[in-house]
Amino acid sequence: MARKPQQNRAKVMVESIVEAGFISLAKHGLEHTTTRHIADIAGVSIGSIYEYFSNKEMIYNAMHEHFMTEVIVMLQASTPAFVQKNVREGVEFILYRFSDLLKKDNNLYLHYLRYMGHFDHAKHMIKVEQVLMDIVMQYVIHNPQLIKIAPHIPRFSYIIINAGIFSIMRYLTTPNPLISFDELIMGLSDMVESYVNTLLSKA
Amino acid sequence: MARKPQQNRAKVMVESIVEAGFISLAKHGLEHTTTRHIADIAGVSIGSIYEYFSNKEMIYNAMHEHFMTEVIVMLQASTPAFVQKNVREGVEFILYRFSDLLKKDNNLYLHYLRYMGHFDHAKHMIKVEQVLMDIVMQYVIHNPQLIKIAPHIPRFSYIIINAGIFSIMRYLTTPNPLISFDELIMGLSDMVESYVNTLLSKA
Amino acid sequence: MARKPQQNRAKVMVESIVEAGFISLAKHGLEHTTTRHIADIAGVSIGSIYEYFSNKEMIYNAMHEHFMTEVIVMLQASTPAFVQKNVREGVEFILYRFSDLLKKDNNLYLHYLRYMGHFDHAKHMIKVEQVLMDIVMQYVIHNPQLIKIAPHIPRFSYIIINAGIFSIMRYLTTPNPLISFDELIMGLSDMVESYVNTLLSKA
Amino acid sequence: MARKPQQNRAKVMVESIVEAGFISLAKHGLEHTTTRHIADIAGVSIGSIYEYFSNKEMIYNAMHEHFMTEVIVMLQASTPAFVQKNVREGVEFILYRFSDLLKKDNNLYLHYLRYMGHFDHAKHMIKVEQVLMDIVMQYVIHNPQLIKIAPHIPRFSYIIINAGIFSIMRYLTTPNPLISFDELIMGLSDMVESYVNTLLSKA
DNA sequence: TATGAATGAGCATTCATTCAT
DNA sequence: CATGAATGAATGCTCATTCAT
Repeated sequence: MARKPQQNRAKVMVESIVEAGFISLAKHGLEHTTTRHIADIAGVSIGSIYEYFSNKEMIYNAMHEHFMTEVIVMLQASTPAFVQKNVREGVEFILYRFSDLLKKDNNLYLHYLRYMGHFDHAKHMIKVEQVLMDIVMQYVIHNPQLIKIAPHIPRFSYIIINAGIFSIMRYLTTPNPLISFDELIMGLSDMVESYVNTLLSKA
Repeated sequence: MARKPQQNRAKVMVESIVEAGFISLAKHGLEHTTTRHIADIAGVSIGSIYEYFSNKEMIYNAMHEHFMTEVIVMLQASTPAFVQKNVREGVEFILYRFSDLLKKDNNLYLHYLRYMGHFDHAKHMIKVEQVLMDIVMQYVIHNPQLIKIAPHIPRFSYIIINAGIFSIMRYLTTPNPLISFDELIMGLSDMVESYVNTLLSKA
Repeated sequence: MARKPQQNRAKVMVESIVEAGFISLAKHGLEHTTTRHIADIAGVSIGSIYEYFSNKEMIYNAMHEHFMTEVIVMLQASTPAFVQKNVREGVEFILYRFSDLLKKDNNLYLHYLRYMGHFDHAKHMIKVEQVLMDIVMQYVIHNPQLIKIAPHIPRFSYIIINAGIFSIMRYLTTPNPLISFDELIMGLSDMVESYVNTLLSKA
Repeated sequence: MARKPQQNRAKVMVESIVEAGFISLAKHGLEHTTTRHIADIAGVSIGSIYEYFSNKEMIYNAMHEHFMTEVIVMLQASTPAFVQKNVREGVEFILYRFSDLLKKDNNLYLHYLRYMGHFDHAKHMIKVEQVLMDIVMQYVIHNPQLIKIAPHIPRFSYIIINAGIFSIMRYLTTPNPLISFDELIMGLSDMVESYVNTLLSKA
C-alpha cells in the first residue's frame, strides 16, 4: 500500500520517482515506459515505487500535478512583469516563458505534453486555465482601456491560450519547421495585438 | 489480368483492417487496442492482418495515411468555394469543414487525433501543410490585393493552421468547454480577419 | 480470453493442463504451484493455459470437477455390487474403492484432497453427497428390512460418509499410522454394522 | 535476574504474534495472510516478528503448537468428568468440548483447522492422539468391564478420534448442513455406544 | 491464401526478508 | 532492542507475432 511521504527521505524518493517518470517518457515513450525503467532511472528498487505509489497510474498523476504546478508557478511569477507590458510584448513575454519551461531539462516537459491526451487530467488543465484567466483579469485591471472589450475577453482568452499552447507544442515537436521560433512567437503576438486593436476600435 | 480480383480483395481487406483500427481506438483506447480486437472488428483472422501489415505499427501508419488523405480530399474539395469568400467567411468555412470531418462516424477521427502525438508522423503532417499552403496560394491568386502582404503569408499560414487545428481538437475533446463551438470558430475567424486587415493597412 | 474446447486437440490440451495441475500440487504443494510449473509439466506454454482457462482459479475448478466426476463414476460403477452385499461387506467394499481412487497415480488425488478446504467447492461436495445418498437409498430398496430404520438414514449416512472420507484421507496422509489400513477399514465397517444392528433391534 | 522482565516481554510478544496469526488467517485466509498483516494486527513492527521467528513458517509452527496445547489442556481438564460418564455421554461430552474450543473467539481455531492440511504437522497431531489414548486408558481403568475388549481399543480409539474430529470440522465449515449439530453429536455417540456394546457382547 | 492455436518475452504488482538507523 | 524503508525474486497474466494446417 502506498504511504504518504512523511519524512524528508520519503519526499526525496517521491520526487526522484516522478522525475524518473519524465525521463523515461522522454527516453522510451509512453508505451515503453515500464515500472522497471522508472525504478532504474530513479535509482530505487521496484518495491520502493510501490511504497510510495499504489500503482503506475499514480506516478503519472503525480507527474501531471508536478508539471501543472510548475506551469502555474511560472505564470504567477510572470504576472507582475506581464501586466506592465503592452499587449504585443505581454503575449510575447508569456509565450517565451512557456516555451522555456517546456524546453527545460532537455525538453522533459515537452515530451510529457505529447502524451497528455491519454490521461484523464481535464481538471488540472482547467486549473491552469483558471490561473490564466486570472492573469488576463489582472491585465485588464492594469490596462483599464480594455474594459470596453470586456465581454469578448473569455472567448478571446480561451482561443489565445489554446492556440498559443498547442502552436508552441507542435512547433517544438516538429523536426524541420517551416518558420523560425521567433517568427512563430512574433506572429502570435501580432495576431493578438491586431485583434485587440480591432475590437477596441469597434467598441 | 488474373491478379486484378486478388488486388481488389486485398484492398478491401486492408481498408477493413484500417477502419477496424479507428473503431478499436475509439472504443478501447490506444492502450487496449489489440491485434485481436482489430481482427475481430474487421471480421478477419489475426493471420490475415499479418498478411497485409508486417506489424501493428504499420496499421497505425496506414490509419494515419487514410486520415490524412481524407483531410486532403476535404481541403481540395473545399478550395473552389473557399477562394470565392472573404477572409472571415473563408476561414470559418474551412474550420467548419474540418470539424465536420473529425466528428464524422461518431467522432472516429477525433479519437484518433488524440493519440496522434504518439506516432512518428511528422512527415504526413507536413503533406497536409503543403496542401494548405497551396490553398492559401490559390486564395491569394483569387484575391490579388493580398499580394501586398505576400512575405507574411508563410508564417501567417503556419500559425493559423496550427492554431485552428489544435484549438478545434482541444475543444472537441474537452468535456465542458467554457465557450460554444460557434464562438470558437467566430473568434478564430475574427482574429484572422483583423490580422489580415492590420497587415494590409500597414503595407 | 478463455475459449471453450471445441476440437479434439483442445480437449487433450485442457486435460493435460488439469493433469499437470494435480501433479504440480502433489510435487510442489499449493503454495508453490505456479502457472509456470503447470505449463512446464503439461508441456505447453503459459499462453496456452490462458487460451483455455481464464485464470488460475479456473484450473483448480476444472481439477475439482475432474476429481468429483471420477468419484461419482466410481460410486455409480460400484453400486450394483454394493447393494448385493451385507452392511459390513458393503461398507468395506466402498471404502476400499475410495481409497484405491485416492491412491491412483502416486496418490495424485490424495494430495489434491489435502487442499480442498481452500476452494469454494461446497456445491460439488454436495453433488457427491447426493450421489451417495442415492446409493444408500438403492441399498435400502434391495434390503427392505432396513426400511424400519428409514428415519435414521439421512443422519446416519451423513456421519458415515464424512467419518469414512476423512478417516481414510487422514490415514493416507499420516507417515506412520498406529494401525494398519485394513484395521481401519475393518473398524469402520464393524462400527457401521453394529450401529445398524442396534438400530434394527431397537425398532 | 536482569533477564526475567525481558523474557516476559518476549513471551508477550511471541504470544501476540501467534494470536495475530490466527486472526489474520480467519480474516484474510491463508493466501492473503502476509507478515505485514500479522505485524499490524499484533501491533508490532515487521522487524520484531523476525526477532522472534526466523521466518513466516515458524509462526505457523508456533500457532500449531499453541492450538495443540489448547486442545490438550481442554482434554486433560475434561478427563475427570469424562471417566465418570457412560460411553455415550462421555463421547458426547468430549465432542461438545471440542466443538466449543473450535468455535471460541469467533471460530478462530476452526479457521485455522481448515488450513492444517498444508502444514507438515504430523508430529503434533500424534501428540494429541497420545493424550487421547491416555484418556481412553484412564476411562478403561475407571470402567473395568471394558478390559475385556482391550485388544480392540487402539484401533477403535483411532477411528473414533479421527471420525469425530473431522466430522465436526467438516460440519462447522459447511454452509448449510443437512442435519443439525446436535444430531451429528448424537449420531456419533450412538454409533460408538453400539459398537462398544457389540464388542462387549461378543467378548 | 487464410486461419487461429501456440508461443513466450515482457509487464505490473506482491511480499518475505534484510539491515541501517 | 525495535523499527519500517528498501529490496528484488517471483507471480499471474497479456498480447504481438509465428507457423503448421
